[in-house]
Amino acid sequence: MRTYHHQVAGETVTINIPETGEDLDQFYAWAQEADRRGPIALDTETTGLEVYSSQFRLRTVQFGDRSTAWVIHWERGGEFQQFARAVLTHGQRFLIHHAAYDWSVLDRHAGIPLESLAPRTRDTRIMAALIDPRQPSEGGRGTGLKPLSAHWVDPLAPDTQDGLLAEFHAHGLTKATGWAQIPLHNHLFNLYAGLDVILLARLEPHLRGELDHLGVRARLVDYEHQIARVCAHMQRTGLILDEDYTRELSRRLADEAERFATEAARYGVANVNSTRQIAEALAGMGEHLPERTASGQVKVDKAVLLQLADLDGQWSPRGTRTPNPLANAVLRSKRSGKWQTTYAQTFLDSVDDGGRIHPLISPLAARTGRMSISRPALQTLPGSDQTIRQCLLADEGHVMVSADFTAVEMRVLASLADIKQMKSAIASGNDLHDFTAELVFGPGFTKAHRKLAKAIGFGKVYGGGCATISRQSGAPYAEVERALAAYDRVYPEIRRAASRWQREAFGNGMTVITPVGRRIPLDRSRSYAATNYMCQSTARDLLGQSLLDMEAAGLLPLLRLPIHDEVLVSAPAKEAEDVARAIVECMTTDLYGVRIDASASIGGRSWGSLYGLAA
DNA sequence: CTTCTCACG
DNA sequence: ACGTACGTGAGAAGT
Repeated sequence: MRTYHHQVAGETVTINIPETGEDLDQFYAWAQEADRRGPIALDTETTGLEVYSSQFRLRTVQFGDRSTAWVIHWERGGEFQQFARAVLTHGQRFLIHHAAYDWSVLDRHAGIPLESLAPRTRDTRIMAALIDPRQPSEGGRGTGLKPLSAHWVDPLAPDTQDGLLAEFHAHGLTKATGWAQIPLHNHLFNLYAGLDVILLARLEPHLRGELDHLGVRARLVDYEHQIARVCAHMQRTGLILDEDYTRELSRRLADEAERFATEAARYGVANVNSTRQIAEALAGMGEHLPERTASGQVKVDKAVLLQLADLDGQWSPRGTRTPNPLANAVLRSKRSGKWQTTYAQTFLDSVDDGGRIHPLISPLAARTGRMSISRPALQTLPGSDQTIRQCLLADEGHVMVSADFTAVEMRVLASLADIKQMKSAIASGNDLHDFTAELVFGPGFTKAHRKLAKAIGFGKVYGGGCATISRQSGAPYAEVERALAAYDRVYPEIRRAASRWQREAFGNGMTVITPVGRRIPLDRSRSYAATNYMCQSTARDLLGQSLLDMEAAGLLPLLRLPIHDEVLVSAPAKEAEDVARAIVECMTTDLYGVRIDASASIGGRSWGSLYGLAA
C-alpha cells in the first residue's frame, strides 16, 4: 500500500493507493464500514472527456470519506476492477460532483449501469447550482469542485486541476495529452485524485446546511436529481448520424465556402471572418456603414450585409438597391463555412463506433435552470433550412416526432401574473395573439397588428422596452408606443406582477424565487429581468416535469433531446401516432388554473423531415 | 482572454 | 420617475 498524508482544513487526511490483494481487502473492509455511516464520496479519473470515443479509458476510481481516500487503479485490471465494482454494486449511496459524467463513464467503461448507480447518487453540483446557479462569468462562485471547496471547506485546498497541469508540463505533456499519459504511479496524480473525494465528502454537509438555511425544498433537490438522471439517459442513447449524407454535405459546404471566399478575395477581403477587412473593403467601394458595435467598431453583421446585398430575411432579392457583390459573397462564404465547421464536421468528429452522437445535456446550465446541450450544440441547429437537421436520424424503423408546448412562456405569465382576460382567452381556446390584437386594435385588426401584439407579448416576457419592440417588430416607434399603452390597459396585471416580483427579489437579497422554490440571483442593474426569470424558469420546470411524466409512461427509451419548449422523440414508425399522443398528454397540465398544452408533429426518418410540417 | 458574430428557444 | 429584451454554445479574430 502506498499512503500519503495531507492537511485539509487543519486536519490530517490519508490517501491510500492499494497495490496488493491484501490492500484491496482493507479497502473493502473500509467501504463496508463507511457505507454504514453514510454516502461514500466517489470520483473517477479518465483519459479525457470524450466518454464515447474509442480512445477513451477509465484510469482510476476513487472512494472516500472526510478523512480517508482510496485510489483504485482501475487501469491495472483484474482484482482492482473486481473490488471497485463490488463496492459500486453493493454500496448503498454515493456522493458525486457532477454525477452525469461519472455515471456515463462507469456505465460505459465499468459495467455499472446508469440504472443502478443514478438512483443511489447525491450530486453536489446540483446542490451548488440550487444555491447559486450563476456561471463564474456572471459573477457566480461557479459550480466546480475547486471554487466550492475553497469557499466551503478550506481556502488553502489545492487547485488540483491547475496543479496537475503543471505536473503534466514537467513530464513533457499537455492539457490534451496529460490525462491519458501521466504515469499511473505519479505521486501528484494519486494525491490529487484522493484529495478530490475527501474535499467532496467534506463539501456536501456544508451545501446541505446552506440549502436548509436558504429554505430550498428537499422536493426540488430530488426533482433535479430525477431530471439529471433522465438527461443522462438521453445522452447515453444519443442520435444516429447519417454519415454518408453528412460527409457529402460537409464537402459541399466546404466547396461553397471556398468558392465565395475566392469571390470575396477579388474585392480585397482575404479573410471573410475578419470584420475589419470587410468594413475597409466595403468603405472602399463607397458603401456607407453607420452602425457601430458596443465597443465602437464598425458593425458588419448579417443584418448589415443582407441590406447591402439587397436580400431579405429569407435571402430573397428585395429589389430596393443594386446588390453589393462583396456583401453577397461574404454572407454566403461565412454561412457555409460556419455550417461546415460547427455542424457537419463536428458531427463527423463526435460520432461513436456505433454511428451515434451523444451530446452533453446539462440540466441546470442557465441561471433560470434552463438546460443546455453541447458537444455538439444540438439546441442551435439552423431551423430555417433542413440540410443540417437531416444529418440526424431516428432509430432503425423509427420516425422523428417532436412536440412543442403552445406559447408556454405567455401562458406561464398569464398564470403567475393572474391576467384575467388572458386567462379567459386561453380557457376558451382562442389564439392568444389574435385575441390580444382584437383587444388592443379592435375587431378590424390586421396581420401586422397581430404581429405587433405578439412582439409586445415577447417584450413583456423579456422585459423589453418600446425601442427594442419597435426594432424587433419593424413597427414604427410611435405606433409601438400607442400599442404598448393599450396593451397595459388591457392586461394591467403584468405591470403589477412585474413590480411585485422585483420588490420581492429585493426583499430576498436580490433573489427571484420561483413557484418551485428555485433561487435566481437578480442583477441590481437589470431588475426588470425578474419577470423573464419567473416565466423562463417556470417553463423549464414544466418541461422537466413532463420529461419525468414521460419516463413514468414508459417513454424514456424514445426520448432524444429537450429543446426548451420542445421534446424530440424517436418513435417506432407503426406506433408514431400513439407515441405522439402520449407525449402530448405528458406535456398537458394545469398551472394554477391555466391550461398548458402541446402539439406534436410526426416526421420521417430524419430530424430535418420535421421541417415545415404544420404543428 | 475578450469581442464579435451567429445559430437556437 | 424613468427605462432596461431573456437565456444559451461555438468559432474566429485580434490584443
